[in-house]
Amino acid sequence: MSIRYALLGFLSWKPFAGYDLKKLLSNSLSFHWSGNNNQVYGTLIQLHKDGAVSIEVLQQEKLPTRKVYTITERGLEELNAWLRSPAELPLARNDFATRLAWAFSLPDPQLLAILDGYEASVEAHLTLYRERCRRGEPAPARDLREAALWESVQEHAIGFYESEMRWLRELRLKIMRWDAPPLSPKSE
Amino acid sequence: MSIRYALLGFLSWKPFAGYDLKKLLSNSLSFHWSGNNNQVYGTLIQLHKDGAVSIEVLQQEKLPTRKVYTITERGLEELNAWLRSPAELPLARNDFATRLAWAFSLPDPQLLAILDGYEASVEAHLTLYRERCRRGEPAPARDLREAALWESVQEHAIGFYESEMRWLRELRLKIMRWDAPPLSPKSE
DNA sequence: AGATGCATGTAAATCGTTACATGATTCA
DNA sequence: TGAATCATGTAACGATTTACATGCATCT
Repeated sequence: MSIRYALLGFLSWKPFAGYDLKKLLSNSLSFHWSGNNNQVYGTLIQLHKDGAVSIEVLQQEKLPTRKVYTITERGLEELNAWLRSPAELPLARNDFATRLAWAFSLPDPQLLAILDGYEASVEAHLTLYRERCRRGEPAPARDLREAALWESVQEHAIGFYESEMRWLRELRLKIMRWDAPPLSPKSE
Repeated sequence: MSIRYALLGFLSWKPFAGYDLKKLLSNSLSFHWSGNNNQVYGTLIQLHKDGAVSIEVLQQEKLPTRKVYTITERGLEELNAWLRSPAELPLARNDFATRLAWAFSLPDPQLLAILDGYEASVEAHLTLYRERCRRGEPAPARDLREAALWESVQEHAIGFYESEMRWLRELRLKIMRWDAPPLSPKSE
């Protein structure tokens, strides 16, 4: 998809500086891009070269200069063209699932241990995001429809991690089911 | 995660040629990597340089030469070290959801149209994969446990796309709910 | 004194995809 | 004859991440 459209999207909401956009992207679950400067600043320069955004330089006292980017007609057209083009299928590729596939030689206790670790990190992530949703993330709500669309986008991200958690819980039960039986005779 | 471990994984099952691995990766939902030669062949060369695999060249009559790769002790150790390292969190980033977030200026009929297109492609993908599961994909089953683990991996991929479908259906209802009311008084 | 935030950028590396290139065989 | 399968590889590009670099202000 490329970060280009995520940036154009935010700029179609209102003007931002690169620094703002970087934070928006690295704090968002739904549009998460690593807190990298390279891509954000680089793509903004590219967008400007393509006439999709205009730049306004703001001198600030006691703070560094800000370059505020505003989307142009060309930029809006590009965003719109992208919206109407067919969406890419997401990939189910998943690091943990891949590990699981090759866990043949990993004894159950170790398998459960890495499951614990992974489950905890997904759970933490989910909690953090739910908290952030509750407090209200910076999100456009120019009308009720847009607010509803954003709500759906948030639900998508939450649903994604919830689905991961459900699968992990089933997996744990499965492993414990084949682990438990031999232990029942013991008492002490 | 990199394709390196996916390749090491398959080779820990049994020896394969690059061509086989390429097909396995491009046909798999769970480990899907695009049918690209560059990465597979390149990574195999890398693995060989690192002593993680050994090569056996098979001359065939009437068919091109095959280079069959076998995993070494070093390779098995590397795979095992990776298995015990913490798993990466998957990203919820989703092309369609990103489009939705910026669909402010897209009228509902067009929004429903792109939803249709996307839903159809997810559905098609899911059907195709279910079919492939039913027929039985090439998968290791050295014991019952490994077969069960692979089943879970398959369920993960299917669950991923099913979760996407559920979300899309809810989204459609949501859009139709705010679309429908104004139409009720009309009667031709 | 040292960490964190504001604000910009660059360098280097890795990861991934599409497309190109070759050449024999087999199937329609 | 033309397409598909087998089998290897390379070139070029694009996407993404990590880390480096600067400099002032504020908070602990």
